[in-house]
Amino acid sequence: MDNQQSEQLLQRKGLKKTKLRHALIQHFIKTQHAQSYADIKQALMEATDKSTLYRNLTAFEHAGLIHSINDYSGVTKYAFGEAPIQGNEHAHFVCECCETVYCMDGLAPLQLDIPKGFRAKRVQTIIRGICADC
Amino acid sequence: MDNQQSEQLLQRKGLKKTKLRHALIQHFIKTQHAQSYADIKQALMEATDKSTLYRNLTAFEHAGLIHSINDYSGVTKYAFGEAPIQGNEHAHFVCECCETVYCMDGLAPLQLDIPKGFRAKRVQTIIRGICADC
DNA sequence: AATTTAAATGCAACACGGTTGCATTTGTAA
DNA sequence: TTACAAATGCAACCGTGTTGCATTTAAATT
Ligand SMILES: [Mn+2]
Ligand SMILES: [Mn+2]
Ligand SMILES: [Zn+2]
Ligand SMILES: [Zn+2]
Repeated sequence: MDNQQSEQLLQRKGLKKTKLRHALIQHFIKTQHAQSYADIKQALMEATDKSTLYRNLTAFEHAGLIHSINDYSGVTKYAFGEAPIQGNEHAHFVCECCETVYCMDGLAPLQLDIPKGFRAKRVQTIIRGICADC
Repeated sequence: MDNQQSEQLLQRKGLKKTKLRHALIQHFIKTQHAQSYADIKQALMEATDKSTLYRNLTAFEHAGLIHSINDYSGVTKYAFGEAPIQGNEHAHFVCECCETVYCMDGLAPLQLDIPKGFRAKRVQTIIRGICADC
């Protein structure tokens, strides 16, 4: 009942099926929060070539299967689901205590009046604070 | 008339006066936009030891002389002025064309209702789009 | 089932941002 | 002038992310 889901997802996105990709999708499904390269590597002790993993992450992101998040720290994190653009906007909450990054769906996007000559395309909101677990 | 300013700033913040620090402040004053390590290094061809520069950047930030910004790219940028916290909030505009990062003062902070158990401390807004120069 | 082909992998090497330890130099205050 | 803490320079290191290239593998074609 687990392999079924990833099978379908990969098929629908026109991505070749490999062990790593199945494992990756399983991992994204089961973890609730955004995952860094280090997180994923640790979780998938097996089969983890750095470049392969990165290439798959970008492939997944390009296919709209995951989206990447840049919190204040220098590391990119990835979360399941499409990117927060055009109607799919959502903010990200970064816990200052446990460093966990949450996707916050259903937040009203702020309206801003930017200076003349500037054209805003998308707004990225990052909220820092203390999460419910801390 | 240029050295005067940096002299005062360093004194007020209780920071030792060095050539590099004067140059750094001059650079921050004259450039309008956020500066990455690479930007600064290129501008200050002279006297640029990597660790010294980084140590000064963090010292300046800690002293409230500059503030750091993390746009989508993995690189940290620094801009003159205090950090946008508690009443000093301001958003950052990242031009998708020229990569320039602008500090946008005077934007209304968005109000958000986050889930129960979460405590928001500060909100960081990054606007992507096309700047007035592009 | 055997063949073919494009895509995915593994590996090594690299670029770059950023940090740390330590010996030396320099600013500043006594 | 002396003395001490702070700043510098240097080298070595770590982690993220990328790239080129040879090899393997998934999946479509015969
Ligand atoms: Mn998200
Ligand atoms: Mn700013
Ligand atoms: Zn937490
Ligand atoms: Zn621009």
